Order: sequence, then C-alpha cells, then structure tokens
Amino acid sequence: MSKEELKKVSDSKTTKKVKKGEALFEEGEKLNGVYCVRSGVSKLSKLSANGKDQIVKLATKGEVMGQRSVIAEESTNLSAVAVNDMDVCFIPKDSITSALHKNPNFTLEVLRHMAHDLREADDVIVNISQKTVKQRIAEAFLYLENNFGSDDDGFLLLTLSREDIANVVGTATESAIRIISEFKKKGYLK
Amino acid sequence: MSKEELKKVSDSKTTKKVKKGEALFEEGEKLNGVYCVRSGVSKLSKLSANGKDQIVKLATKGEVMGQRSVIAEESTNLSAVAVNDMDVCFIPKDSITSALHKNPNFTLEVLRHMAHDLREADDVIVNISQKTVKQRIAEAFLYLENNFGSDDDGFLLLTLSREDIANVVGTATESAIRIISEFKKKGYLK
DNA sequence: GCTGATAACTGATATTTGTCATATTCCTGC
DNA sequence: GCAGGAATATGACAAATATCAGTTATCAGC
Repeated sequence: MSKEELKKVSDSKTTKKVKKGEALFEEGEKLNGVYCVRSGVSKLSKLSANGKDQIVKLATKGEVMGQRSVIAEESTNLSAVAVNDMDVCFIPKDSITSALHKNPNFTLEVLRHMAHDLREADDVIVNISQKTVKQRIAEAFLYLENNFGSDDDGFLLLTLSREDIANVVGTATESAIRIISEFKKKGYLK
Repeated sequence: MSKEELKKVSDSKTTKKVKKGEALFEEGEKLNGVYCVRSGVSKLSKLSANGKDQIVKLATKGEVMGQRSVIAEESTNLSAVAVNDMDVCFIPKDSITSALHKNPNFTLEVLRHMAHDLREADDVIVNISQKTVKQRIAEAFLYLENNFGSDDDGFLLLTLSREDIANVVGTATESAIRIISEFKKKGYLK
C-alpha cells in the first residue's frame, strides 16, 4: 500500500481487548470490517449439526480474520473466540474495499494470501479423511510447537484444552484425552 | 475485463480434448497456465500417505483449474483427471498475470471466487470430521443431483464409480459399496 | 484453607469403519 | 458371442472411535 493508503487505514482502525473465552464474532454474523490479531490467539470454528465445534484455524499475531466475509460480502461461516487474552484491531470494511478497488497490487497480495489458505484447507481435508485420530493428534502437537513455539523446558507456549485439541483434530474429547495419556505413558510427551 | 483484454486472452488460449481417465496435470507439477472446462467433468484430487486419493472438488463446465498454483506461483497441490471425455481450454500464465496486475476489478472478481472456494473447503472439513460415512454418502448424492442434474428417469447425469464416490467422501471403497447397497435396499436409491 | 465448578481422566461397551478374502456381475475389445 | 479384466458386491473379522457413566484432579474466588 502507498503511504496515504496506509495512513487512511491506520486512522480508521480501532483497537480492542478481548478476554479469554470471549467471542470476536459468531457464525452467521455480518461483519462490517476485519480483525487483525496484535497479541494472543483466536480459534476460528464452525458449529456442526451434532453440536460440536470444528476448529478450522488458529489465528495468531499478524493474522487477519473476517476477510472472506468482507470480500465475498456475505455473513461469516465461522466464529472467532479468544483462546487467551488478546489485543486486536478492527479495520472497517470501507477502508478495505476501497483499497481493493483501487490498488491492484494490494488486491493481488490478498489474493495470494487466500490462495495459500485454500491450499492449507485442502491439506486439512486430506489429513482428516485419511489419517487416524492418533496421527492427527500427533501432528497437531507438532503444529502447535512449530507455529506457537515452546519455552526453555519444552512446554508449548500455547495452551489448549483437551476439548480444543479434540475440536482441532475432529474427534471426541475423550478420545483425545486417551491418546494424549497414551503418548505421555510412552514418553512422547510430558 | 475490457474488450481488448478479452481478445488478448482469447487469442492466447488453446483448446484440448481429454479422454476419460486421462490426467490434465498431476500433483507437484508447475503449471504455466490455467485450464477452463468447456465440457465434461474433472476430479481434483490429492494423494494421501496411505496411497488413497482424496477428491477435493469436481470441476464442471465454466470452472477453472490451476488458478491457485498460477496465482501463488507454486506447484499444484492437486491432480486433475477427467471423469468423462472433456473439452478444455488452456490459458497461459502471462495472460492471467498481466490482467491480475493491471485490472483490479478482474483481480477482485478472482478474489471473490477464491473466497467462495475457501468457504466451501471449510464446510467440507466440518462435514468430513463431524458426520458419519452414511451421512456423507447421502449428501454426496444430493450434491451430484443438484450440481450435475438427472435425466427424465431420475438417473444422475454424472456417473461416478463407487471408488470415486468413496474418494469424494473419504472412506474405503467397500464401505461406500455397502452403504449404497443399503440405500438401494431401503428404496432411497435405485 | 475451603468449595464448587470445570476440566481431566478412566472403564465398559456399542457402533462405526476398515481390511482381507472371495464371489459375482458387467463391459470392452476381439 | 465370448474371454478376460475391472468393477461391484458380500461376508467375516479386526481395529478404531464414540458414547455413557462415573471418578479424580485442578483452580479461581471467597
């Protein structure tokens, strides 16, 4: 973006604090802007017919939520809930859409980003349908370590509940607990 | 697109016939253009570690394949194989990228389209992880009827093998066969 | 320090799904 | 029309996973 464009966006944005467990937006809402994560982590999930949440993505610092809804001009298909305390900024729709109409480089960059998200989504589909729950849980831990890091003692910086892990992986909470226990017993985890 | 742009694209495109079972491109290839379906249907699939294909999308008349790869400038994550005899046209990369850089409306339209695809992918993730195989197979048939239609006797116009159905749904071929037999026995299908 | 709520855990069992083996049917190319 | 290969079908069984019920651990708030 050009300096003026950046300034315009910067002037229009507002910041907000969100506490652990609070929702930024809920499935079905119409968003009139996008949210950008400054600190903390948010889970993007979708409720299924049987009442379980499926976590589709974890958004961390620098990531944007709600673009799809704003771009496609439809209500969100996902809910965003804070996994821990967060600082987010909100950028109103107009700032985004005007940039999208005027600045092809910006639009192209957004497009590239979305192409990447789509590729990731395809990978998730294949993983979920072709791998066992055990494999998926193991991969979830690797993902958490790679993307959110661990402290000096090797403990993950991002703490998810067993239920959240189950919802990322797409399984029952008890199954997740059982497999995690097994991993601990075998010494893969502590 | 403007008339000149359209003409440019039109001049650069080539057409191709693809027979049932033939591949348009394979996972991992670098594409130097996109394919547009003029007739027939193509399955877009990804090979999993255990050797099974997962069909991520069925592309029909008017749909474009390979955009993600061209836009993100990386190799494809999917293979495209003809489900029946097809006519496709190939539009070289340059025609696309120059339009993406010059015409924001075009880029925005592509972006909207991709936003839609991404939403669909999220839905697939939730469906696969939260619904039973039986539910997914039932929904697959409804999807086939809604998107590809049926003839006067109610038979689906698009014929997929049991194996393909299993690969759409993400299950074993035998399971798909069994469930389809059950549906036939119960009179839900014929 | 206590307490109540929530999360984590465990066992027993049912259900779903995958796998392997083997028929049977269908269709294509001759 | 027929041979042979692929697709479809079915049974038996094993493995994976969900569900239900109940127990134990953890922790925030008083």
